[in-house]
Amino acid sequence: MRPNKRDELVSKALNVFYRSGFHATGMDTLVKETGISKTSIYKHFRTKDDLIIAVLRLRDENFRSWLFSRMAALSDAPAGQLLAMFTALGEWFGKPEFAGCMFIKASAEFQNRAHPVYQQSTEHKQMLLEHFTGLAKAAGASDPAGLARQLLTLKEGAIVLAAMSVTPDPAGDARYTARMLLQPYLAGG
Amino acid sequence: MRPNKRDELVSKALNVFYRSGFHATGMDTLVKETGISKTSIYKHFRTKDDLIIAVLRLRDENFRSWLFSRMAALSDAPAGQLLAMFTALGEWFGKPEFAGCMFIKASAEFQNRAHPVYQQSTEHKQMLLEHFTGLAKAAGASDPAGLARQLLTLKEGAIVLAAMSVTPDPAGDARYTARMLLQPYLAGG
DNA sequence: CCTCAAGTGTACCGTTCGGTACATATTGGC
DNA sequence: GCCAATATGTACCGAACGGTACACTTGAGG
Repeated sequence: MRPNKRDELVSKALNVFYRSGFHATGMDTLVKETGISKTSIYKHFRTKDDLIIAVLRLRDENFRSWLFSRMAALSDAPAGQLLAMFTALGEWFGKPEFAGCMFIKASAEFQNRAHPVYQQSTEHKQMLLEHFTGLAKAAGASDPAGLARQLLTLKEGAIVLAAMSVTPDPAGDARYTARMLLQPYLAGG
Repeated sequence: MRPNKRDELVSKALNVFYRSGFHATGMDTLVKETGISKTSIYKHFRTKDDLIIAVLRLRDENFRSWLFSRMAALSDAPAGQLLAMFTALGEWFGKPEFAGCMFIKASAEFQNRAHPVYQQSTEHKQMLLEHFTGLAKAAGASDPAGLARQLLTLKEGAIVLAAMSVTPDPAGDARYTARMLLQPYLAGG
């Protein structure tokens, strides 16, 4: 059995970074929290930044596949899926491990636009946008790209308010607005 | 003349933290960028965190007064002011020094809910929410608090997308959605 | 059984971290 | 002109930073 120490490291590092932040988490902390020796870490990744990039790549895969499959599970129709996104978000916000969007936080800590961490963060949002645009097109929206951008805006806003504990039900509020946008395309409102 | 070194420090430190982040900015960097000696800094603030808190307090005052006065300048009617917020945001996004919302970034770096930086960040959003609620009430909205929450969601989402360079005109997109929400309360569309 | 890749623990590197000590300017009010 | 208050530069503290060196252990495959 080769449990692939590298994947184990990335997956465990993800949790630590997600909970404690990137700059605030030192390599020694990472060693202690993951139980993997520093020697091994640096055998797999040249620098801390490289590890962070691998972490974000994993997060991107995990989050997108979770969100999209959850949306698909909640509705068959494209417009219904878009609305269901906010139901899925509400489920996420309710989980005890919820701590905001990892990519918003990553881009907040690495603001330099030339930095790969920043770039990967915006690419993640870009990919969400494309998926939403596809669904909006399938739903017969008159301006699919525009509708997708508006829904993405609602999603990001809801995540921020949830992470900052500003309002009690950010997903519900966003869903309410989303319903207004989607009403023309929802079958049997 | 007593130019109040403390205020000068806080105002200059604000710019450095805003551009480079909190954890990523060391005290030595702060000394170099502000031109104020470390001895003086620690005569005014016991710890780095205390300085950050003062910075956020200043930012809160500056941003709120800027946004509210800009909204008021753009429209007399309450509903018009709420819509004008997104015009004001667009102006902000266009400024070269724009680098996202300082409070979103602060709460991303200080995730511990007991930490004063986190608390102050949510309080800032809370105060925005109250202002919006007041305007929504004045506009005659049927659910002022709900409308305020939805508009705040749009605002935060737009800021995130602007800071991450995901879409070309986040303020315009958010404004479009906001108009739908506000339409019943806007005089003469 | 031996090999060899992969992982470990520990000690260490130079640098930077947040923060302090202290002796020296600078400066407005009396 | 003198006194405080407030600034400064510099040297320093112990701890933590990202990263490396090296000798050692583990374990599956030929």
